[in-house]
Amino acid sequence: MSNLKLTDIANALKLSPATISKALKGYTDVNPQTRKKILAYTQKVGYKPQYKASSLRTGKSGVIGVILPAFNNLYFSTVLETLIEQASQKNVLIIPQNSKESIALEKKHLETLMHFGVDAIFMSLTQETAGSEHLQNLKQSKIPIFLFDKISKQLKCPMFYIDDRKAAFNATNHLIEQGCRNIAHFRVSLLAQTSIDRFLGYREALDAAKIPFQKSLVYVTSHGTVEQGKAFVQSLRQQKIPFDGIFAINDNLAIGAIDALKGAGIDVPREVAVMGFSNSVLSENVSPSLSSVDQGPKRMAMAMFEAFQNLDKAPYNQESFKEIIPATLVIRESSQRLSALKT
Amino acid sequence: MSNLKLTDIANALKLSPATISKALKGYTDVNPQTRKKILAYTQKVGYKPQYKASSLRTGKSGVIGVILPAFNNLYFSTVLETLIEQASQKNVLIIPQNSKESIALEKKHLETLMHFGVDAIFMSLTQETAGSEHLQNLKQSKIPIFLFDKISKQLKCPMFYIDDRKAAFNATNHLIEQGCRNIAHFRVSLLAQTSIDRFLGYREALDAAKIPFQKSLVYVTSHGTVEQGKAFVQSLRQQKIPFDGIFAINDNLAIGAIDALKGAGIDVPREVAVMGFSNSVLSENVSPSLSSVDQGPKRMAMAMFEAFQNLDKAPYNQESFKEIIPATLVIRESSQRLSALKT
DNA sequence: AAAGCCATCGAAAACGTTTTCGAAATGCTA
DNA sequence: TAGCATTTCGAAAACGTTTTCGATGGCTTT
Repeated sequence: MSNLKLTDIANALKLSPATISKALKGYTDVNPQTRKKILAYTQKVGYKPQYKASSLRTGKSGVIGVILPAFNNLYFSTVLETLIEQASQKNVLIIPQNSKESIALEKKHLETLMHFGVDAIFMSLTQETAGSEHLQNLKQSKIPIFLFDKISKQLKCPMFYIDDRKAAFNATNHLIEQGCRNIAHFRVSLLAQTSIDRFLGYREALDAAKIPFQKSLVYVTSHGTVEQGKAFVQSLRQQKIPFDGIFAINDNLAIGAIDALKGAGIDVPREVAVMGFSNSVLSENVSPSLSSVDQGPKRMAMAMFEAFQNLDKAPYNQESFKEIIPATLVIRESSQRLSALKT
Repeated sequence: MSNLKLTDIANALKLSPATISKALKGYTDVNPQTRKKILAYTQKVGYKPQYKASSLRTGKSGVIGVILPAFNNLYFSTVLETLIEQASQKNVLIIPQNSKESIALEKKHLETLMHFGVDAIFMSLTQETAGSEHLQNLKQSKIPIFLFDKISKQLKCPMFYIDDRKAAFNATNHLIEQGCRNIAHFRVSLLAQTSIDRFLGYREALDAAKIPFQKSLVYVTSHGTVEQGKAFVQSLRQQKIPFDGIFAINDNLAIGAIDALKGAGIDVPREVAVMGFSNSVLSENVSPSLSSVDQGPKRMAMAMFEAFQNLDKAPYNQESFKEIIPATLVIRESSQRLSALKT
């Protein structure tokens, strides 16, 4: 049912390969009668043009490459899953690659995908990439590259990202509304754009509430692990710095923090309210369940695929199209200080 | 740096495309001197043959298709991640598809991947597939298909799976060793091979310990969700059927069970010990942490890729090669009844 | 009836690579 | 020196499709 060639159908129907191909691709210069005959026959024997040959001729492969900095992460895996589903519905295939936060791997995957001849590359940068040189060459290539989530605003290509600053503002503001006044901030690499923006949102929320910014409440880490979340809480306590809220840049840091607080007999959220970021699987399963920020991975994937399909039309055909995907607060137990105080 | 063609290099070096290609592919009929020159030049300009063209000519695409019944599942996503990593190291690409437990989708993806011309398909069947007809046609196709995890023993193709029966035996036996005598079993579809095998392992362990099998302790569900895990516990309690252990076929059922037990004020593991299956992310984060069975997704992926690379050699070239991936118990809090009793 | 037009089809080139096969040149043997 | 083997290279076909362009025939128009 599979290895059929155009010439096989042509022979069987006493027609030329050219006519068969045209009938299948909707050309107008083929008699409706014969088209119907061709369609019927190809349906019956289950013929479909072979990707390899047609993509060589047309230059289009029907494949999108996706480069992610991590896979074991609900956000990215949901983006990927949604992308695969969306693409599959339009008979487009996805080739995922994992840069594992390594610039070298990112570069290698980029080259591999280009040589493969994908129709587009969707990619989220590594922490350190930022304005790295290997991305400068991208523009000369003809294949469109979409950046998402971990982006670099220095580049000129379509970008899709959440408004980290606003989301962080809302998250911090939620803690303030819950009565927190000494809100610690756990963040990562000073280079990563998301880290920067979330920090700025944190500061804006403090300013808006006229709460003075305290440098001693901000902790910077390299990787943002659960262990570091614990360590930061311990450090705060050792230094006897008072705090009644924590806004962490990711859920791991927040979960580590909760763990350390519980271990020290400090009640969450009554004594310290905690907000994470990313809304990972864990957040609803830890105890107390973790309030977090949902980054809308499905919407992200759908927005990108939509743009891919309409690359030639406005507004997507603009030099550097930008789309902001909304983020939403997911309030669970760890930040509900007011209702905890009432009970 | 990308759109270079063979003829471009040929012109630049005053050689023929044929010679360039042969130099790159290690043919012996090219002068060592000129080969060195060619290698140096192609290195410099970063030339690599274009997949589309070379795969059309050679018939090999350097791509493996992977069909999974689910993505939001640590086991499958770890298999996929490992597969992508392994393949990437050998410059092989992976195209994943999600059958979402639907036979129709499974069939569609199969056809798409075949028409694409992948070099192999790794697939894990849907619950209902079993001996479905669309798989019978697979053998006529020349492209190798590997079944893994959710397999069908009625088919003749390379298969990779864990010894579910033995793993279930060990899991049940662990509960017995912890002093359980009335062990409930929560399982899914009567068709799925894994569900059957795990049930058999459960029974064998009972037999080996001379514990009579009680039909009333076995619950069958369609999908194995957290909710159904809760419902089963409630049903057991309503019927006043005594039980001191639960062996669930997956972690969701087990987590639901724990939740219902906690809600009813029943201590886990002291009054009821619980074992799950799959070692999902949640298992170490629920409270009490869930004992489970690790199915070795990494080993699974590596075994399959290894087989793919050595398809022509023994033992992989045998009509129907089979490989059993070891599963290991991961003992956490939910089943540690003995130590819980001591304290 | 001649001229032009439209509808329908096929010949053939093209996409970029791989690989067979033969050609040319060189070295070797007798 | 003739004959033969070996080394090194290139011409050309092939993979299966798409698409341009021209050919054919029938039809309309004046």
